[in-house]
Amino acid sequence: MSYHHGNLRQKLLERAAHVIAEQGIESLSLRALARDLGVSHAAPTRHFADKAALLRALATEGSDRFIDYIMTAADEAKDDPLERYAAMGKAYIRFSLTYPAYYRAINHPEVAAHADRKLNESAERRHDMIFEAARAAQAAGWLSDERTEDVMMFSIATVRGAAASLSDPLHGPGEMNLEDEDSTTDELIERIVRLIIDPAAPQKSRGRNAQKNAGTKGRNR
Amino acid sequence: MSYHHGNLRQKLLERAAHVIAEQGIESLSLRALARDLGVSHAAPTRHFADKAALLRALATEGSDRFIDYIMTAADEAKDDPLERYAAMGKAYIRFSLTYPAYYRAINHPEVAAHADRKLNESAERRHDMIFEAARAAQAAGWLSDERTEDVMMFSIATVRGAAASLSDPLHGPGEMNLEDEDSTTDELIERIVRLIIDPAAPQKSRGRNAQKNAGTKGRNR
DNA sequence: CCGCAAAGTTGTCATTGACAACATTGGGGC
DNA sequence: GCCCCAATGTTGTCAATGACAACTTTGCGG
Repeated sequence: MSYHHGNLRQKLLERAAHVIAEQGIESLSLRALARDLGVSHAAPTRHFADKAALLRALATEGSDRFIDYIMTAADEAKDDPLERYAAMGKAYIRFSLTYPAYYRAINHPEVAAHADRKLNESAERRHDMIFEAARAAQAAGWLSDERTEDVMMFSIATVRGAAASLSDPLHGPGEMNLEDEDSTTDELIERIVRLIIDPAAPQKSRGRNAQKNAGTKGRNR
Repeated sequence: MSYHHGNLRQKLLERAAHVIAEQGIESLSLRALARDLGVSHAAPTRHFADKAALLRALATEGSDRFIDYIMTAADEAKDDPLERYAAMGKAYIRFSLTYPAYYRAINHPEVAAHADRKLNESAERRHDMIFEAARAAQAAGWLSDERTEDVMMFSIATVRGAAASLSDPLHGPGEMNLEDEDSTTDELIERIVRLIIDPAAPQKSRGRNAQKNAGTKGRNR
């Protein structure tokens, strides 16, 4: 009864996520994980062939949740395509802060280098999801003269960079004054995404109704 | 004569940069570096107390070159502040592709965690350089109603995300169709930065003169 | 009820970062 | 001109880690 752990695989993933969130992916050690869970140093091998396999599993799980998270946020938004796209952008950044371990696993070079079919398929679903949303926003008039690939590259780059700037303790004191004075993270995300979507939108009404008429004003030509 | 290597410190940095560019920071090993240079495994200790110290040195050197690189690009641009800011954005992305080892070292979490005074000062100079350029662009009318912190966060996030998307082999097949058909990397950078700066700029004339009138048209309110 | 496969264990090896103790060399002070 | 010593490089060692091999325990299904 104490020999078979039962659900070691799941526990390993959970503990790994915890460690990654606390100390980063570099500090992850299979042996330390085993110690934390009170099993022998080689036990993880039964569930993950090597470190890359564990990270790949975490990334795959994370990528799927990422899709759900963003689709949920999109569906909760008004059905104006531009507002929907903005909601997805905000969700993208929020996911990276809410599930840092998933997000880091997804974006870790080592993981991408050892991707398998499932992970690649999930990545492709993510891509298609964003591509379709971008295309819909363009069809509604936003940046409609640009190539969709460029619009998507631009949007993803910005939210990705914002996620990086927000999560890394990185860039020491001075590089990025987050959370200054009276601005919460949510407000900052709101403003950043607004700059992607619609820099000319009226500042005063940028709450839930800010984009009510989006598609007929703002960044259109 | 063969005992004292002479300029081992410099050789170590160069070789480290090479390895990082080829195989990423994770694969960097002090012992492998020593082997490559034909010295004993402990020789690097004389120049860098530990791995973090080597990366810190690389990051500091890189940060200084980063500043020079961007300032040079800025000074070569027309003196319209917006065009200057765009030139800096493009230089930012190009630097990440031209000197991937420097760029990765600068942005590595482990490095930021062990920063010293020199590195922090260089990071601060980078920050100030960009901040001033953003402020000048705003003074010329671009996004002049936004907080400079937000404008800067937005700009940096986008170029940073673009750099990440362009350099990582990451996000397997399908996530990001770089270099499709007839588009070079330089053109892609051009289009991305144009989307930051001036989404309404005329598409036809986006060569060297594209932003000739920037600041009086385009993204202004 | 028992055998076999899943799951866990102990043991070992090569690699690595870090450190200590020792060796070599060349340049500056005398 | 010589010698000392500080800078630089070397050998040796240790603990941690990932990976692998060989063995053990357990419980489930025929």
